[in-house]
This record gives sequence, structure tokens and C-alpha cells, in this order.
Amino acid sequence: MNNKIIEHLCNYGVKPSLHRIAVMTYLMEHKTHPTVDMIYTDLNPSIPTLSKTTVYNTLKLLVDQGAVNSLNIDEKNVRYDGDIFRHSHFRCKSCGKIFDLPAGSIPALEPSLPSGFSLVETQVYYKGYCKDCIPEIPAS
Amino acid sequence: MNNKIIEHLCNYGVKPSLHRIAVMTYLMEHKTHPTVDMIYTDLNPSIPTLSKTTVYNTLKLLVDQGAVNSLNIDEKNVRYDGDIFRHSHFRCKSCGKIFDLPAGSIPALEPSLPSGFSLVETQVYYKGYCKDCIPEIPAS
DNA sequence: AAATAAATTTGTAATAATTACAATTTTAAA
DNA sequence: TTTAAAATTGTAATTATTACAAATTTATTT
Repeated sequence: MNNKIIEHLCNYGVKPSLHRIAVMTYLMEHKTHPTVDMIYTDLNPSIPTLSKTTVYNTLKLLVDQGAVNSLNIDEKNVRYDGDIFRHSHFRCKSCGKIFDLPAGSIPALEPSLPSGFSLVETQVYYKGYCKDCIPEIPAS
Repeated sequence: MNNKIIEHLCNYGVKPSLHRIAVMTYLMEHKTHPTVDMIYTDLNPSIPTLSKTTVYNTLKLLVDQGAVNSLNIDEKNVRYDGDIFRHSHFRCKSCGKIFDLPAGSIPALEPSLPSGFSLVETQVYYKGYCKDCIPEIPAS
């Protein structure tokens, strides 16, 4: 069952060390768009030899190689997403949870960039209130 | 000429103090999507009594009241935009400059949110290389 | 105008995310 | 087995942001 993960890492030119497999597996199994800290805190008990710096290093590598996406939908921390299929995200302004939205919510057409510009990536972030938090919209 | 600014602040329920006028004016005149630090560094010489905390406070107030937009297009710092007309942004991955794009590059349709969700804002960030930086795409 | 209250601003200290980096450990190659 | 390369660690440094109490400014009331 690790094979899938190892293959994925190799496909993106990442040599599959134990820690890298652990982080990648975590991201595959937890579709919560976790922060560095969440990943570290959750993995550390079972992998006591894991340091937070390694989590940072590993995520940087995975993102650089395109095996993982990073999101700036949360002003405080970078969020990581092991799902690199084209989709977008919704973040609840009250509880902070991040939800996946289908690819349909991404602009279909390329933006009209000034001539000579080249587009590499498009990020679409939706924010609002999720089902559980709607009643408690903060007083203005 | 300050009248425009004062009126704008009042329209958004911000009492126009000297510092607030200065920050708002700066954002109106500098379409560079500056950071807190840029604003503070540029204004401080002419307004020596201005503190960085006040710039933070003021921007928080302006954003909360809807008189200014904040962007998370830059992983490092929050960027501020005095232009609240609907438009989107492109950030050059090499030089870091942020360019305005017309509103047309924003998804026209509401995303298909899960039922019971309410949408408050949509952020669209494009990233790539600007005209001046295209030749120097980093080696992979 | 003086006294009082409210709002604004300041400056410093605390918090927290991230990066730098040298030392150590692990893995691969000769 | 020795040597070299890669991966990981742990600590320290950096940096953006927030907390907060004190000081200042502005508005209100007497």
C-alpha cells in the first residue's frame, strides 16, 4: 500500500525516504489541508525521530517538485494539499475549515495577461461561512 | 484634494484622522500593492510621529470597514490594495511585482457550494513571469 | 475655558511561523 | 571498508504580526 505513495514520489523526482513517505502518506490520507504544525504534531508520536525542520524541508521539496500543492488561503499559516488534481477551495471564516470545490469553480479562460507575460499557476480562494457556522455570522 | 480621501473614509465609516488619511492617500497614489513595511518606511520620513503599530491598526480598520482590500498573493507578507473595484492580480514569481488584471479574469459564476454554505468573498491570484523576467525562468 | 470622557496613537514586549546553518546520522558508491 | 553524498536534526536567528498598557490627542460636558 506504500507502493502507490513511493511511485507518486518517484514520478515527481522525489527520492522516497521514510520521512518523505510518511509526510506524503499523511497528506494523502488527511484531506484537511493541514499546516506544518498539524502534520508534525500528528506524525511525531509514531515517528519520534521526526523533526519539525524535516517536515518543513520535506514539504518544500514536495511543493517544488509539484507532488504537493501549497495554499495561501489561510492568512496565518501555509496549508498543504496532497491532491494535485485541478480544484479550488472554500474556507469558512468562522471555524477555519477548508473544503474542496470541484474544478468547475476555476476560471475557464486564461486571463487576458499583458503581452509577454506567462502564466504558471492560478489560485482561486472562496471564503464565507460553512453550514455549521452560518447562524453565527459575527456582528458588524 | 484631500477631500476625496476624507469622503472615501467617511463613506466606509472610518473617522478621518491624520494618519488614516495619510495611509489611505498612500494606497490611492501607490498602486504597487504595498506591504505594511513599505507604507511605514515611505510615510515615516514625512510623518515622523507615525508608528508601525499605527500602520497595522489603521490597515486592519480600513480592511474591516471595506475601504481597502488585503491580498494574500505573496506568501511572505500581506499586501494592501486601495482599489476596491472588482479586479484580480498577477504576481511575477521572479521579481515579485504585482499587476492588476481586469475583472474579466474572475470566475463569472458562483461556485457550486455545498448546500447551506454562504459565499462572502472570492480571491483569484495568478502567478507566473512578467515581461521583464520571462528570459530568466529558473532552472528546474 | 476647564474638566472629563472617549478615541487614537505609541512603544515595547510577546507570539509564532519560517529559515539558516552547522553538526550528525543515514544511505549510496567506490 | 572507506569515502562521498544525501538526508535529517536541533538550535539559533529572522521576521511578520499581535497584545497591551501608557501617553497623547480629540471630542464632550459643565
